[in-house]
Amino acid sequence: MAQKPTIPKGTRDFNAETVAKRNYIIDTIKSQFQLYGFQPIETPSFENSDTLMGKYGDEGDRLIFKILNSGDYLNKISDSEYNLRSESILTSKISEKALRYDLTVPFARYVVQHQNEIDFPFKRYQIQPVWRADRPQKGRFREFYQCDADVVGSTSLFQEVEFIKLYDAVFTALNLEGVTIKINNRKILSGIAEVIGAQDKLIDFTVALDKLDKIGEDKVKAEMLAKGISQNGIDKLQPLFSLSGDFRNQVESLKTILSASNVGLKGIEELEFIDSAITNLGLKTANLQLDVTLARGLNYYTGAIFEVSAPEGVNMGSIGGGGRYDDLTGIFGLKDVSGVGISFGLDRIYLVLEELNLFPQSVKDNTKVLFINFGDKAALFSLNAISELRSHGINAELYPDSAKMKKQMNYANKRDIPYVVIVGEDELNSNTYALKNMSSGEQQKVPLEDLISKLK
RNA sequence: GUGGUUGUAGCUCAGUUGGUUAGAGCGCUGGUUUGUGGUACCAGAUGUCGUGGGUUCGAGUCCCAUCUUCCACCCCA
Repeated sequence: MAQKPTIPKGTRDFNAETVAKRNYIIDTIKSQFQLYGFQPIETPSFENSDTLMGKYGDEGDRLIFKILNSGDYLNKISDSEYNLRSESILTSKISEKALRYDLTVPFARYVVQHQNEIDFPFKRYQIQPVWRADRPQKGRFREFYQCDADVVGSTSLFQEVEFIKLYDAVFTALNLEGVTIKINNRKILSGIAEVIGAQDKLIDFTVALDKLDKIGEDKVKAEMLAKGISQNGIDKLQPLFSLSGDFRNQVESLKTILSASNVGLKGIEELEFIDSAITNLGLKTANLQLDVTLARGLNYYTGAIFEVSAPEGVNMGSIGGGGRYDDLTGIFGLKDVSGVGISFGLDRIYLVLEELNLFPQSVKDNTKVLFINFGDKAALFSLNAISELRSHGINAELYPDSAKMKKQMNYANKRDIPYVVIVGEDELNSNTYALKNMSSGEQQKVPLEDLISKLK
């Protein structure tokens, strides 16, 4: 056969139904973003490599899609450089642009670049695709959408509170009840690292701790030991592994563990503030849960960190995450602009809603009425009526060919079009329309006004 | 990046120790029905067996490579 075309690994085509469902999620998120006062911006699909490189750690750099320079990109390479066969040197020479890896770093670049036009605190949202050169898996793609909302230019903890409310509002609007919003604070993690004498191994420490619910206490300890954290330090962690009770109880235990760390105590203070505000305001359907093991890989977070997991029983990684970053724009030369933001993983939310069958019937509504085609004269008559219906906001269309009735009916059936209008000799003469309800099979001849009112 | 897994009709899949012309169900097209769909009955079409190489008299089946799928790591939405 002629070689069938394919799409690249980790990418997807979306059919009409999928797009409708995705739009439903996007529209829901968007309207909540706007209710909370966020304004939309968009940034380019690709950025200069040096804007992105080094912002996500070594692992992140590896996963950034690099764009080959145009033209004779080998021209500038000297023989000696070429013969070094060094990936990093060569890459920087032949690739100066890269596809965006997330929306946060481009946003930071945007803020710095447009700082004089922006009114702070700046609340923006952004819904665009991002790309990662990752190996695909369940819920992991190489092209996927992120829906981000961030505020920069305010250190108020009420922003964190607002974001938790926003998560709750979005998932409630999507009828996805019972999601868990896990919260932690980077300062607490720093404090713990300090207490066990592993400040310099903060990243290794948090990455290992993050795996607790997945690989268990013993393996976490083993990994920490392997990363060079002392046995003595690990022993001090013991109370951490046996944290229990509600938010308040856990916080009290943490206070004991962190009594010697100022940073740690500051983190606890922040958590308490957020928790008491949320307790006061209440959440509709989500649960807020303190999770000391929550780490999140991105190293720019400095305060609160969030992660949202799907309701129990759904096997899916996190469907959203975010946190406070005190110095994100610092890397682009703008100091002292604190930001906090959250992200929704559209593609994963889609999979969860699909699994739980939570898409409303209405997202599938397409054409409301199909006019059967019985030749040019009737078709023209029908098109007049169709124009009229459309002006009343009714989705209507004419079957384009004067094909066999059965074929036309079948078409309406396949596309789940709920009504069919038949216009033939009789109807033309009496200036009426035979309106047929496809699910009940009922049919009646009505004038145009009735057609409009019945289909509305 | 590491380890495993998958690919046969539009879809879901069967295909024996290598052996003639590669099958099923669903779907599709047409008909039973010249203005009535979803059910029923009848008839029909569709494949370089993911791609490239190799072994063999002979490969869907064995070997190698490559792409793809899914999964576990790493990391992450």
